[in-house]
Amino acid sequence: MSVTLRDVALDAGVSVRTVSNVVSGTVRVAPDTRSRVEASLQKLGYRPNVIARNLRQGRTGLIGLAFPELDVPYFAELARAIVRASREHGLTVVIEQTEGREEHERALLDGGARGTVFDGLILSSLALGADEIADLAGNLPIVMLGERAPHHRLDHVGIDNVAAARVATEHLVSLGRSRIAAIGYQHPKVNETAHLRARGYEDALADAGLPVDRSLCAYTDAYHREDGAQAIRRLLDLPSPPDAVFCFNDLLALGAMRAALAHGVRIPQDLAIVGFDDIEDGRYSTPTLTTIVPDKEQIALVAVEMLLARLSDDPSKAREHLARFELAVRESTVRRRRRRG
Amino acid sequence: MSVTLRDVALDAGVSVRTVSNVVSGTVRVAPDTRSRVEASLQKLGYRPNVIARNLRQGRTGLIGLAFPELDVPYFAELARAIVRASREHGLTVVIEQTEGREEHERALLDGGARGTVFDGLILSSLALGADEIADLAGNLPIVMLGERAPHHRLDHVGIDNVAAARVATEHLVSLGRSRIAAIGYQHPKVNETAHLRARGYEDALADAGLPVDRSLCAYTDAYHREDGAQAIRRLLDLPSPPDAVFCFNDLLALGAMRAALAHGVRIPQDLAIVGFDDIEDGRYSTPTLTTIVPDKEQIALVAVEMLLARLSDDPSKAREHLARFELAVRESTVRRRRRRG
DNA sequence: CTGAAAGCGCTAACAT
DNA sequence: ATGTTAGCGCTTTCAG
Repeated sequence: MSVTLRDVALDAGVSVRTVSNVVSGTVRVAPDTRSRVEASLQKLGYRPNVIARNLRQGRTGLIGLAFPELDVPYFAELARAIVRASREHGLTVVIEQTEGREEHERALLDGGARGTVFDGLILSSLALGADEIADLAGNLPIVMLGERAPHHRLDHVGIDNVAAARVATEHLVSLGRSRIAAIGYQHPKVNETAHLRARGYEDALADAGLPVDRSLCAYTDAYHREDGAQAIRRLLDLPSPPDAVFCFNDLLALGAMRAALAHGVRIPQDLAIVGFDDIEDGRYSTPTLTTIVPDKEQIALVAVEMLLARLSDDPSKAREHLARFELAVRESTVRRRRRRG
Repeated sequence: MSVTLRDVALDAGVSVRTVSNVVSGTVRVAPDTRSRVEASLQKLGYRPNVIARNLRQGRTGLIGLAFPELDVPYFAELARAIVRASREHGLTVVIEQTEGREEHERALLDGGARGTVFDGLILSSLALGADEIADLAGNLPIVMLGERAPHHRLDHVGIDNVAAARVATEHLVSLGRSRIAAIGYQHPKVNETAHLRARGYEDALADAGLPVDRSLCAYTDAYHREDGAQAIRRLLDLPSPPDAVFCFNDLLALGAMRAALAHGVRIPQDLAIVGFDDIEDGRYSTPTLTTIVPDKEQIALVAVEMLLARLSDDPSKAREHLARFELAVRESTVRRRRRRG
């Protein structure tokens, strides 16, 4: 079938050992032997059998990357950066989609009946709690992604959600808005992100001496455009509707913006909107979306490097990395002179 | 280290063969033996070593999925569907990102010095021509995705681009528009998609008795929002600007829409816009985007099934599948009463 | 510097 | 129905 080391060895008149040495390049080989072997390698078109190598070495050279949904722009953008960073480190990425379902996350971690194909996992979890994840993972190195509180047994990279949410809310306060709503509340057990961002929001209101009006805290089932659209409609139907809204991610914000505009609301005059994630759509929407910009490149890079460290038996205790973020002020909160773009 | 078949065999007092049979479930095993083995399996927490199994079987159980960019919404949405379809067929997906670079596509196909990890590949190619791909692939089963002319040596799934582009253009004609521009022209060697969609566009104009005005055919470097924005600015600066534009994908259209609105143009009154791909953003933009809707679920499903057929040594000659498409008419071409949405 | 050979964990042919 | 064992292709220990 395909060309093996043995075939090459026979052709070059050397042992398998020598061919292996030439291919791997780790051991010194006599120049003339080397060139002879290389000629045979070339002639026969040898390609290493990755599986055999892996079996011998006990590793697959693969890392898993698990997101709830690949077509959520924030995840897609992060996936892109992670795949690129992985390639630069010689790692290949197996992609997994949990659909936010506990059974799928569980199967990923414990390998299940089908076994585990990757050496380590970068996981953006929705359904499972940190303790459960740590238990299930066993020896499998894990880097948790995304927005959750630190955990003593799991590596984690994300940003400071409370601080970021506070910055977003303070921006709305600084514009003189006083009825500032929030969209994206969820039960804390279900979604830690929501909990942290809600805290930043409420803290900022408190600091500004504004009350936290529960009727302005909109719960949503999920974080898609449609959820944002539904939430804003409910808010706009209130006796005294909000004059600003902080959405816990950009998709919610874009959905809310669309629905508000369709409702005849002017943005930002009647309603200022801030999002979170800086997905590309928000830079091209009309109006463009003010949002929290996490440094995705940095998140990706650090996640891959953390995992790499674990893979080389780094015994250090769980590490936490908080990436940079900033607020990008755009047209959904501050009216601009008409410009090209 | 980890628990092997041998460990389980020892514990249960049977041979590895028997344990293997229990695990795989392909051979009949006496009920009491089975339960004894299962107890040991459970007790020791056996997990199959996927690599060893693969080595023995000569397959990895992995398929490759290669896109130029994962964060382009059309690719992200397709990736989601393909990953899901793959899981349903017991396949795991290795994701590759070519960045549209020839060297990366080439490395994917010939395995390069690092060998190939997957059994087959679903490839959305940008840089390489079909002949080259077929040559490089050798025995590696390939399913080509996307928008290119059929090829006698490669399986392919996509939609009829000429027909779809024609439908899009005819829609604009039917609205009484007469200066219909197109955005997304590229050199045919660089991008077959562009070529096919341009043909559909020009055919439709010809059928309607409209001239193909070369000044209305806008070339772009790529297919991102920014390219669409730049192109529409050039078109709007013409002595007699277009009253409609067909963009060769939705990102171009969304970029063009944004720039046109910023330019003070009313959509659809002054300028009607049609896109291509039906990405989610276009369903929530303001105005919402009229577009060609390819059946992505079907594309994903057929692609995976075609590959699966090849993997089981299906010797049939190259197959072509054209998935359904339809035109979704939205606000960027037809003004609607204000609605909740 | 290079050859011989063990063995990674599993499946499947062969034997009973 | 189950035990024994060769061998998938590679890396690496042990000799030389």
